[in-house]
Amino acid sequence: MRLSRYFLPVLKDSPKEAEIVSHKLMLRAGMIKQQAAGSYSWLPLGYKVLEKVVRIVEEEQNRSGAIELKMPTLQSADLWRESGRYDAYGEEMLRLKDRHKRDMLYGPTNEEMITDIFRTFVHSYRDLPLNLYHVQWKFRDEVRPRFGTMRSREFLMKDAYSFDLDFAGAQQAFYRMFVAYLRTFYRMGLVGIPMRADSGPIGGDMSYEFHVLADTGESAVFLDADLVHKPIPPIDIDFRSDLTPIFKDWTSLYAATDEMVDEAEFRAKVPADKQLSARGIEVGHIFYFGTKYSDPMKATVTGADGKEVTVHMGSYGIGPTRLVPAIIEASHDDNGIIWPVSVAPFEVELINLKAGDHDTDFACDKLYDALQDAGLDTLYDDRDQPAGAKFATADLIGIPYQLILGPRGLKEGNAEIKHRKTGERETLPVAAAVDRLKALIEPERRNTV
RNA sequence: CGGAGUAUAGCGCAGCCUGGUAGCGCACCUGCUUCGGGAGCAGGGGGUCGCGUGUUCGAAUCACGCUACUCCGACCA
Repeated sequence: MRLSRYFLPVLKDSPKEAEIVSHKLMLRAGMIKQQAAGSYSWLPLGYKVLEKVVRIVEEEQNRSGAIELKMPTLQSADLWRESGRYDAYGEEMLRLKDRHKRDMLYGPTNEEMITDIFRTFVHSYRDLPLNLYHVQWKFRDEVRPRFGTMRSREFLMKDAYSFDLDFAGAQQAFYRMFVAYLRTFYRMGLVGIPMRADSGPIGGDMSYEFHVLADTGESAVFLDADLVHKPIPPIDIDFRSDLTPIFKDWTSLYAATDEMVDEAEFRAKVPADKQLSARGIEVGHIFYFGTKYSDPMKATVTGADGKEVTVHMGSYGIGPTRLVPAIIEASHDDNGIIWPVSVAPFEVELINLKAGDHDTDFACDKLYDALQDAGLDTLYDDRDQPAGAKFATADLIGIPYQLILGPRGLKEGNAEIKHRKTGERETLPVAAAVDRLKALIEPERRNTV
């Protein structure tokens, strides 16, 4: 993409409504525009990141055996009356009426609808286990939306729903999502740490929140520091095998949010030099809720013995529109965002230091073609701007690698690569630049780990 | 929903106290000169001062009402 032809409205000053760093940087980098309280447009650069985040989520869901579909945003109130939640949900649910004065609502979640789909089509234990998910816009009329897209009223959520014959099956479904989530966050360059969460009236230990560590996190978290560097399950993990050992391995180390923490237990169970008190952003939540919806909505299958069985369900959420700011909170510096390659809007920013100079333009154009041919997602800053302005923009929008080309280096036949994360610079022959970037970038895509 | 604030050009702000019809920086347009860390000079365009009512000869400025947005708290992917 040529920057001169792109839509990238960067700002020098951050709008005063933004308080936290990710919100400021998303506004300054031209990623989002606020439309109302808790309501944002995703501009091209931001949307590109959001899409990459969603793709990773989908890949890992699919890998774990979940199946994608798409449900509507507007739902009929009838389903919610069946489950009893229409009255229970409260002001957070946006209620509306259609032209026939029928009660509708903008979906804050989809347990009822997915259960309705399930009961319509699935009637035999042979069709289980089943996990259906979608990535869809949700609306929750929060009392106080804040922090940009971190807590917005309209937000994107991946919500998966598992159906099993019994508790043991549901447990394995839960573990599959547990593993998929570990991998999902890792692939985005994050450490997503599972923490025991309140499972409400259901009880049991089948509710985990995944938190990303960041200074600006909304909850205080207490964990064993070994969790931060714990190796994640590899790409070839067999999701049809018993995943209990992985779950037990991860959950044997202490990790809890301020709501669940028992500080005495924390100090007793975790060695002093491993006790980590930090702040976390909740980016995912997995939850087993048994027959809470299948029972009132009569989602049953016929078992092997010919008897009717009410299915056990779980739901599993990830918020991509929250993940984007969470990644920024976890990875930025004074100059701007530092994207991990796997979610970066572009992998390389080619900087032409003297646009308009014949030789430099010629060399850059050639490089730009070569970068694209090599499969590298490239933003080409071909604008007629001073070098400083280009560097500042590149740092702000956080492209992982800058390929810098100017008349000075070109005289020697050299280009320069700047690593956004470390600030490291390397000078190399122009002809070697593309191969070098490929070698740097491909492993960091984390699509084969 | 309780508490605290803000609203003047796309963004950041001044002007308001002490009413006289709006200004600065960045951004934008034109020209020239520049060009390795947010360039310089010259010229130019853009605002019913959030909305309404009132006071006044006259309101961005004073009074009252409303709305929107932000922050802190209780709640949530």
